[in-house]
Amino acid sequence: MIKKEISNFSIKQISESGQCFRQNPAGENRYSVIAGGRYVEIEQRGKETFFSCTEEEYREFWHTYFDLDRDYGKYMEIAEGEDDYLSRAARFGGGIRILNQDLWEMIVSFIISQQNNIKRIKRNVEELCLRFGEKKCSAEGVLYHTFPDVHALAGVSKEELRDCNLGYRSRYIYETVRSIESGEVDLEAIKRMEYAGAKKELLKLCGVGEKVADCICLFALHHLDAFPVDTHIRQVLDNYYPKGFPMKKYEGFAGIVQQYIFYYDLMG
DNA sequence: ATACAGGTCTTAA
DNA sequence: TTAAGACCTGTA
Repeated sequence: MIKKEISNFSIKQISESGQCFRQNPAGENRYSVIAGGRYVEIEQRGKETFFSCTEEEYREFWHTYFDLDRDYGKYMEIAEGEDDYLSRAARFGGGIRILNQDLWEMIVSFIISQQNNIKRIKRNVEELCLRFGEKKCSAEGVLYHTFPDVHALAGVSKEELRDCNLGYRSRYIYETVRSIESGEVDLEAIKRMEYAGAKKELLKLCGVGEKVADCICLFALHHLDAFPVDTHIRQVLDNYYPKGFPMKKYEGFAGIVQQYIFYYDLMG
């Protein structure tokens, strides 16, 4: 167990923002998070944040995963200095971070997310982990399953996938696994690409359209210019920015602004 | 009941 | 190139 003082960081807000489908409340201001084949519990009390891991694991993994090197204060300052709506949104979601999640996990998770609700998305993802992931035991003695890698899902039949209640998305995942296994789409190469190139490659995957590709670019590849437009964002843009959203003002961090708006619309 | 949930694919003009 | 329709399933 280690203790940190981190400003502009709220594990509760990150959990509720819906960018990661594998974390759950485990008590008051306490959350369990599974990522990168690891498990950690995080609790916040006042200005203090406690991580149930070693200093080494924090530095090696969770620090990057939660994007703790970045100064979100300066982004919030800009957002709050602009229009009224964005100012409120930034203040409301000031503890949000754009996570550095696993590319493959984000591809599958956001294919599942389409035309779906958070509750079922989480259940579907957990089902995949339970059936096809690797079983592990954390230092706290908690049993969990890792997210199955491409190879693990390559051995899964169409029928088995359909049994996970993914609906019509099971076909998308089946096809996507093949595209990657065959080498038609190269995930390691995508990691080295700029935003535009990475998005173009991701769009080759069955079940990945504009919105899902942007979510993957933002939450896995950390391309902060990605600005996923879903039904919520669409509605906010139409209601509050009828003359168009001033995207140019937020060059380099539009994705962070998107998350403030999304979270405010969802929870505010 | 029936519409809808962080869209995308397919088909037809 | 664009625009309807279809699509799984659970929940409100």
